[in-house]
Amino acid sequence: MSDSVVLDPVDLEILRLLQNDARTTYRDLATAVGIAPSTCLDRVGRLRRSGVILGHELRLDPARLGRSLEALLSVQVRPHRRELIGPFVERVRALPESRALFHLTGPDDYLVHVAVTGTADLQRLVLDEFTSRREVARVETRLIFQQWVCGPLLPPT
Amino acid sequence: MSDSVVLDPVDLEILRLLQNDARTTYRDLATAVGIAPSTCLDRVGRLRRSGVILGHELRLDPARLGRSLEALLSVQVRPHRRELIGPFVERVRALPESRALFHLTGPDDYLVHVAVTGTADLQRLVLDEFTSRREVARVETRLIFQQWVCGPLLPPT
DNA sequence: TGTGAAAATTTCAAATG
DNA sequence: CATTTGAAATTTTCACA
Repeated sequence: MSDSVVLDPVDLEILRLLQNDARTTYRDLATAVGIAPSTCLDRVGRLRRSGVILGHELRLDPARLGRSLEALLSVQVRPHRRELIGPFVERVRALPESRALFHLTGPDDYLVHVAVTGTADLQRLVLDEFTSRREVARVETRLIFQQWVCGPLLPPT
Repeated sequence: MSDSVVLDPVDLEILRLLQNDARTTYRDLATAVGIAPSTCLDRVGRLRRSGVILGHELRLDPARLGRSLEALLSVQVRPHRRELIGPFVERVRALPESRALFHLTGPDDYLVHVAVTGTADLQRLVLDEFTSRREVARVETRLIFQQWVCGPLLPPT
């Protein structure tokens, strides 16, 4: 289920191109990698079915949607048992402010990436959705000054 | 440049649908929100030009690409001056292992999300690309057990 | 994997309210 | 002036070589 997949140079080149713009047409893709459009269709379909391609996503600007403040919350959940962390994860995932959630090693069990309208909204979020919870032992808030999405996630050619 | 944009309910519904699948056709989008496909084209174009839509991205599974270990590195850059942090940011962004980079408030200046092939690769990355640097005062590594991408980033309806 | 043709979609100019 | 119509251009998709 989580096995690495065999990818030939053509597959890699296709992924590289699609990472720059997921809307690149099969026709353009085909001419770029030197195969027929139908073969491209085939390959991309295979990459999707094999799980290498998880999905086509729209990247939105939170600031333009009124969420101009982003932050990372480090959260300790105690006791750290399945009965408690399952519901905790689900609640956090369901929050409209949540962008991403990580379960980590180390003293802080979870890291939550949130986007809010401002500091008041952030305070409300921390107090009402985190520290007020019995299982949340500690929350540490760090604001995000700036963030960068890094280049194509691809194995070296 | 970073102003919030006026979005009517139709725009929001379009964004909501495209967040679930960025490849939804204008035709399907149109029937779903109750307008003509050409108007959809127009609206999506406007959303792109206004900066709400930053791009169409492919989401890949790092594990299937041979990067089955992910981690977060907290990094202190000292002294924290522009002459040093500029090049630091650029170097980190250029690493093939980097997935995302955050500049944060708090004692740890940067958080780097990396995807590597295994612990040996992670050790090499930390030692050769971070702690060996004069400006890097401290690196704290936390492994990612599990991560979740959270639901559509959208203002409440 | 490629070819070629059919189906579907995108795109645009002109028309509409 | 945003929206729709309708038709042309392009792209996707599929059967078959």
